Amino acid sequence: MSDDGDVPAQDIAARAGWLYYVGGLRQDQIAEELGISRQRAQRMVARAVAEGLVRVRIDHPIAECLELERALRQKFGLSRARVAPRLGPGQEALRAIASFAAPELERVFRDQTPKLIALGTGRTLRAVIEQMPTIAASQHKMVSLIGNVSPDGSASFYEVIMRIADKTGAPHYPMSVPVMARDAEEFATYRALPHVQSSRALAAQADITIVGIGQMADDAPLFMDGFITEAELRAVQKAGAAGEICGHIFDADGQYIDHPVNAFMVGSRVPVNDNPVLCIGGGVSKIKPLRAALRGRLIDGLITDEITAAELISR
Amino acid sequence: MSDDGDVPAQDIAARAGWLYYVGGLRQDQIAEELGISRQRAQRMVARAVAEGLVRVRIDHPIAECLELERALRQKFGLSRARVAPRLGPGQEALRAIASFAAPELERVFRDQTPKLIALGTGRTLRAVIEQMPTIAASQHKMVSLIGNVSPDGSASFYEVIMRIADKTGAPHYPMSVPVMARDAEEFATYRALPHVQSSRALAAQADITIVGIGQMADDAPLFMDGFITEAELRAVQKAGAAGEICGHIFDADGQYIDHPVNAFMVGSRVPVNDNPVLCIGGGVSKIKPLRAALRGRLIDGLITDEITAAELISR
DNA sequence: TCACAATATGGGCATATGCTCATGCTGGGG
DNA sequence: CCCCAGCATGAGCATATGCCCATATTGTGA
Repeated sequence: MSDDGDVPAQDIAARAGWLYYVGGLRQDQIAEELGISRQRAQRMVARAVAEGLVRVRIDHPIAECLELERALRQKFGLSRARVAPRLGPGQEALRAIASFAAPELERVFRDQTPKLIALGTGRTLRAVIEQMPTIAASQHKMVSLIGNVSPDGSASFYEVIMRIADKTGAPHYPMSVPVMARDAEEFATYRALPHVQSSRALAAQADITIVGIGQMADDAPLFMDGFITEAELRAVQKAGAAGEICGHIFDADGQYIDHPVNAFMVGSRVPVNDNPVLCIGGGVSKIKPLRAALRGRLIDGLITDEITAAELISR
Repeated sequence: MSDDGDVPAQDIAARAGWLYYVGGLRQDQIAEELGISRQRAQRMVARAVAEGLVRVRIDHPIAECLELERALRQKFGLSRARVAPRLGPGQEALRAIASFAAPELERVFRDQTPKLIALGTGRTLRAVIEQMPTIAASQHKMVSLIGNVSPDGSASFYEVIMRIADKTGAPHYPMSVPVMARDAEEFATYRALPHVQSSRALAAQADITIVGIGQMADDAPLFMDGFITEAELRAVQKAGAAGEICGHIFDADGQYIDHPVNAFMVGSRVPVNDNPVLCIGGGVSKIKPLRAALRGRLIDGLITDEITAAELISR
């Protein structure tokens, strides 16, 4: 996915990016240096950016964001809060969060002392992983909190643990089983599977748990991705669904709702054993679920964006 | 030094840099977003770069550099070698090395397990530190290998340990004594000082030792900075001086030369107790000293640039 | 309070950059 | 062996960027 393409060309791209961003050369200088046309130099620089070879980080604590972090910690009793500066009105919050959270996650993996890291799934986590560089971190172990098979039998597209394993080389324990069972019997079967039991047991000992969060409006990812039917969605909405973490649906108070669809998720509910849970997510659609999760103390760490943070604080 | 200036303006600069490099907005969009003129937006972006708020890293192992690293390790029995891509003919090797070495050094400090880090001094190390972000790393301790007082009594300008302490908050033990004594008596006095003894004892236990390297041509830094006289320089040159590490001068075989100026350096000689020594340096002037240090196995790790590496390999 | 110095600001322009398009090249299938 | 598809290349152009300069603003000392 990220390692396809022409390797020597990528080499040139990396070099062009280095010369442009680190060296501060102009594109015609790069062209001369690398013995290519000015045109190609520009394409190579663009490619380096597009392929994520160029990693930009802003090394300055912007006052407003710091203040929001402090306020989040205080208001919701979080042990950890990070706030990404906003990227302008037209921009997805996801972009800001991904670029911002990646170095945070990187820090976790850079730690030399072996850690057991439990992971959720979803678009947000995927986007964050995408922004992470390749780092050797085989001292850590990773376990998935949630199954990796879609209702249609295909591999869940927003699987995270395999991707991060590609980047870190850490031993990993995906939960190779459907995300949810269709009935009580299937549920019992899945839960009884040895590798499911061991995954869940492992997750219960995690040093850190990292999850995304989903909304439960009419375009809830749980519904859009086919995990629950429209009827089920309506039903849980009626039951007060405000959001979900790892597919487990909770109400506005952060209490997991008592409903069949919520009973058949094979994966674990956070927090597991009071292990610290770090949630990554932001954007208008996630405000409601976040507020609920925070109220119910489902999470004790949050990485979000400035606008979402301000919203969470204000009301 | 790096934390002076108008703070709210720096805030805007950081935000502008974020929007420009991470958000990919154009300067007029940034201007609108931040409610400033297009002009000011451009100045703020430039400032963010100038003040080092924007940190760019190229996340791709360029094949030639990897190959040079492998070759260096093999040819000189190094345990660690990193090669920075060249920045074009007109550019200082220092720029390339500093940008490249900073993340490497950052890794050392990110490590959670407490380490004792022994540090040399010099322009190169200073430049590397300058490129490092601020990171809390109070778990580590740092000790200086070399005195911090110039012959004229002023603080040595290329002191490193204080700078890095500013960035990491790590407890540090500078060697508060002149770099070198003028005679045997002074030397004995300095060496006998309790804090010098304890610094040297600490350095002897370092988990990692990080040093620069100096050349001994007519513009040797040891001479330019007034540590040795022109007559002394001539003398050691005649005695075969090929380079110096922490002021200790060695010949082309990496053997410390037997000469009075070399006897009065208060600091330690590497390697101390066979502790691993990482040397950072490159550029044409450093090829001779590096070749000597490598031949004498004074160092067992090297961070340099592509051109220097190629030169070291070729002959 | 005024005058002056230092710095910040925006207009205007030279140019570096990015994009589009027409053309060339390479590689696979008929 | 030829033809076509797909991608890479360089020319040309629209524009985003960076820089210089004249003016405004802020801060400072008499």
